Amino acid sequence: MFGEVMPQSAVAVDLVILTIRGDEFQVLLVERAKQPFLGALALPGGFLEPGEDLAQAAHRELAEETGLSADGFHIEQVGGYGAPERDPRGRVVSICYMALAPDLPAPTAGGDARAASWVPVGELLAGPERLAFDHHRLLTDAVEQARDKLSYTNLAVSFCPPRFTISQLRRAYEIVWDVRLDPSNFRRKVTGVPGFLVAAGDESAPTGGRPATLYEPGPATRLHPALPRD
Amino acid sequence: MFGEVMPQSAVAVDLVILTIRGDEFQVLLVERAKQPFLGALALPGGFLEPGEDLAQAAHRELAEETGLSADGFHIEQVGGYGAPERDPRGRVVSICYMALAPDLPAPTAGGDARAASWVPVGELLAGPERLAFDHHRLLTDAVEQARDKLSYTNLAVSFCPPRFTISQLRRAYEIVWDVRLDPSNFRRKVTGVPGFLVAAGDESAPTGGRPATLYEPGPATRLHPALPRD
DNA sequence: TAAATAGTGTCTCTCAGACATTATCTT
DNA sequence: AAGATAATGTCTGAGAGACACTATTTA
Repeated sequence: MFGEVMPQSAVAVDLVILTIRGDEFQVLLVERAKQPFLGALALPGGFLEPGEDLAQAAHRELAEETGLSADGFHIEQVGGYGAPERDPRGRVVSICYMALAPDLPAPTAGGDARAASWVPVGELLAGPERLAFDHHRLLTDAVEQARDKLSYTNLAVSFCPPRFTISQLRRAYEIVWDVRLDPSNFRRKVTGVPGFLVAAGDESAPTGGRPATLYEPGPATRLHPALPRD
Repeated sequence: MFGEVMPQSAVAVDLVILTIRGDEFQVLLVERAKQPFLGALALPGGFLEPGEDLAQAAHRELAEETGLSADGFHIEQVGGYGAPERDPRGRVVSICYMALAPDLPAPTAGGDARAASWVPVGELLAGPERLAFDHHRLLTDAVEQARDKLSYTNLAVSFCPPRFTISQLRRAYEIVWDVRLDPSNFRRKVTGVPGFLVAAGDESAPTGGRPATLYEPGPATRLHPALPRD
């Protein structure tokens, strides 16, 4: 292997940036400012730059597209996509990353894209495929990966502020999974796993009921046994 | 994004071909016939060819390296690897695939590699890193993905012949996970999930004890609830 | 016969679902 | 006070670990 010809391809990194805004599971999309798919919605992304690692490229794109520092975001790889005709202009292999963020300010329409906006994931997945390239597939895979990992990791805290109540955490599960969880059983579960949550000693701002204890993510990043998702 | 320059990289597909041979969990490695890393052990792999999908490339490489038709193998993607210095000759982004196979004949040393051989996974992961490039990391990730998915999918049947006994299936779990499983509880579990196993009506060849019922993989490909792996 | 492997049955503990009850805040 | 949200407690059923016991083959 290696040695003879090294066929060349363009390598891109595309981002599925997920958040919870106003009781909805949403993804950040851009409106394409160039052909092909001019004017269509697409995932933010761009080409890998020389000397840059894949994860570095994902962080750079995230910062460019959201106008925020990528610190504090959870970013992980979803996978590689390389169907020969996935980009009409030529061979482009994309590495898809997903990023999870707590509620963010409206995106700055910076970067190369004409506009950036939050779009409810439910609408995108239910209706016809509206995204450019094979981005509907990338979105589907990323969302499924996120939903899966909620059950056995502490990924849901990525949707919450640094200090949060158990209700806020439960709401993240309910919105991403689109289910209702029993508040009592949920509390028993997440407080019962050693090291999963650490009480921050303080109490939440008033919400019209009894104030809630604030928690921070603990050292345990795996939930074992997993939170059942039927 | 897109439009201006499209920076070019070489895209490779590397394969972690896993099997169970003689009560050991093993991986197929090749001895490199060229620089860099001449003579070192590496994962089989090669460059993506024009017009070829990533999964197609993985199947092609698998067939070339094992000398067998890739039909019947389970192949799935592990992920993309793109650290800028991972290949000393230049920018190479690799997509890693893993393939699971039942016991195979000794590999034909065909293809580009000097020699191909089965190596126990345990020795590789325990000792110092002996593989070329970042292939130790690829192997680690693939093995972890395989171990994880055994617990909640029917992936273990990929290590078994088309028709197999429950003991054979259990042995696959025990070897891949390096644990002992209670035969009685294991049987209860795998026969209790509807559609997971289908009795083939026949009985196994004599092994010095009571003959066992033969099973085939059923339509259910997920194991729910999962087989606990502590 | 003994040894080996296949398969069944049972007890117990953990944990999840359902849901009643108490606690502490705002209006 | 009433209403809202937080937190605790209790009952029950599913399922996993441990392990005793029966069944069917070969040597």
